[in-house]
Amino acid sequence: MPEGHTLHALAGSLQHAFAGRPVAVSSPQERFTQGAAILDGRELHEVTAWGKHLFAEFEGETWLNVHLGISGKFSVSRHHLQPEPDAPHPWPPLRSPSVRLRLLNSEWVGDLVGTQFLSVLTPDEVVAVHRRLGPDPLRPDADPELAWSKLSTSNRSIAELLMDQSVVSGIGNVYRSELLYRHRVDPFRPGREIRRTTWMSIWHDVVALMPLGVAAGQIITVADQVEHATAELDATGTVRPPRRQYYVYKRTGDPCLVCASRVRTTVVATRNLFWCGRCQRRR
DNA sequence: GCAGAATGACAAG
DNA sequence: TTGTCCTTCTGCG
Repeated sequence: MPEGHTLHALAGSLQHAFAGRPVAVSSPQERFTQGAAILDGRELHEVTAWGKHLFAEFEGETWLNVHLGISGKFSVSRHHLQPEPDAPHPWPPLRSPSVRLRLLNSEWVGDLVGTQFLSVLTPDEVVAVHRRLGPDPLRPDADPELAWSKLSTSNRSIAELLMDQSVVSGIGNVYRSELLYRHRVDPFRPGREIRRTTWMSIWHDVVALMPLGVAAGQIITVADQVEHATAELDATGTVRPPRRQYYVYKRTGDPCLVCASRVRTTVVATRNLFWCGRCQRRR
């Protein structure tokens, strides 16, 4: 269920399981066997995420680029099979018949299921994908000014702009609604009418929120859960996922947690937007 | 801009 | 069985 936090968590587990060693890469599906063959047996150097894209750098300046789409999953788990004497790697059974790509070493297996966005790239092509993406709040080098320069000159609504991956990357439908609520911003306000201080506080907020999502494997936006998870992350480096709770996301018709007026919904940028008409009234 | 497709988990009926 | 979806690309008017 992929917004940016999912991809960064995944990059971390792939890095942990596979980096620094050669990886057996294979695909049972004909349309991906060629790409898999290119990567097969190379050492994996580093796995990173940018927004909702995953990049795995293999030796020989060859990159795997994955986008999970709406329903993709990349499961990483330990296996306990011993290598056959005449084969370099064991072959744990496929859990799903629709595995697109499998990464394997002597300890770990990673199965990618359910996405059509899967490609092997050259360094130049990787740069080209990066250039299409706006700053990612989870990357230390991210520059909110790049987003501001697009946002502050646009007539499109802030709700639409937050979902545009070339403006900011990594924010999806849940973070969009929840961020706008947290900052009491009218979702239909055009980008050019958003105050700079408002944008900067949204940015700093999402920079603080998304690491909680990475650590918990779940989007956390409600104040007391945020407070608790932040303390837990600081103290232990991990976050146990709390009960799923949102301010407005998927709460159509339910009372706003602050003012009790009913949460509303409508489609913006092809996705359901949720907001409180009273708390997020234009000021 | 808008529908449709790709694609799989899960909930609702 | 059908509908929904934490996504994005293509193709049409």
